[in-house]
Amino acid sequence: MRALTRRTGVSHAAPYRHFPDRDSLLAALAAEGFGMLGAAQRAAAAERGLRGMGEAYVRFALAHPQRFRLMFGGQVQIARHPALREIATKVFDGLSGALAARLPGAHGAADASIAAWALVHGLAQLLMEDRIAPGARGTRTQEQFVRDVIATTRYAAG
Amino acid sequence: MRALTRRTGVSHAAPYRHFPDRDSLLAALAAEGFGMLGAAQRAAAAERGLRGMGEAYVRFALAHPQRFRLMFGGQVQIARHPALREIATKVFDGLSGALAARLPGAHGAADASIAAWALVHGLAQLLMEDRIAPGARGTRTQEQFVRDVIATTRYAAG
DNA sequence: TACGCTAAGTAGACAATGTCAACATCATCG
DNA sequence: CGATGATGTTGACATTGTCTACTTAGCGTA
Repeated sequence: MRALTRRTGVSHAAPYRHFPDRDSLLAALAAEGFGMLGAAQRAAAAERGLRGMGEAYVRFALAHPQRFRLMFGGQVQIARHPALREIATKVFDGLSGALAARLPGAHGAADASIAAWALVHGLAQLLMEDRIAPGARGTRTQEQFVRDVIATTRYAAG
Repeated sequence: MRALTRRTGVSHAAPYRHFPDRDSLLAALAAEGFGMLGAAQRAAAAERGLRGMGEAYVRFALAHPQRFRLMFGGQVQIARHPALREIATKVFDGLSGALAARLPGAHGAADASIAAWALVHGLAQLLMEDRIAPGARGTRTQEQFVRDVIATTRYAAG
């Protein structure tokens, strides 16, 4: 926090004119991140469909790891920041709505959309934290690897 | 850290007789967590097969959320703690080995095992951070919900 | 123009934190 | 018994998040 003010060249108490405390600042950054993620998802869905959405999700995480950690790391309690909660649920609702609309089947569609979301979310996190053994990717580029991993899964209703 | 010593009833510098610094303590806790997770995975694999492993993974995260965040939240840099890196990769290797052995197909097996892992990992995290809308679960118990979501995905080789 | 109001910034203080150095205690083993 | 090592304690230090009081800068109104 003080390091931030130093980098900004501003005095150490300046942020408190804009945010009541550190957590609120982080919550605002996280909210901004959800906005970015939502926009990326919408763009990808329009251009390249369901698979594109998954790839965009992972690409977002890898492009903004700190942001992604802030958004999902549990450091900011969403319960205490209604604005953050609102935008996060809005993005998620849009996401799972788009997923459910494009996934086959009737009864299992909602569950399948959650599974698809969890898949890309987990893949993003594992790649981001460098938890996947380098051998698994082989000679493929990261993008291609993500595409292949996503492509191995099918969803069945029921 | 000081709060920890207070709860332990010990003086504020006592931990420094056992760990060089705060990060090493956290790394040790994370390593212990990987041990627990590995044991749970092995037990579940022996008793209830592949699906059981996935459920155990999620159950572990929900039973020990702080631990899970510590292990995957990026707060501890695995690169700086070789012991942690070793046990983490060992658990993951065992995990993906067991997955690849039980998943069909030849060429895509490695990718499919990563997809399966990413699925349960993402599901665990999303549930843990309470990011899944309550309506999605419906009237099902959490365990049943996890089982159903996992059951929606199939893996195809190639 | 002058006045006052508000947003934004600054300086200084405070308690709490992670860390270090010096000192104390105590069991173990030669 | 005396030395040694592991473990714990005390006190200090720089740093951090936060609060309070004081200063500006900008802008609309009289």
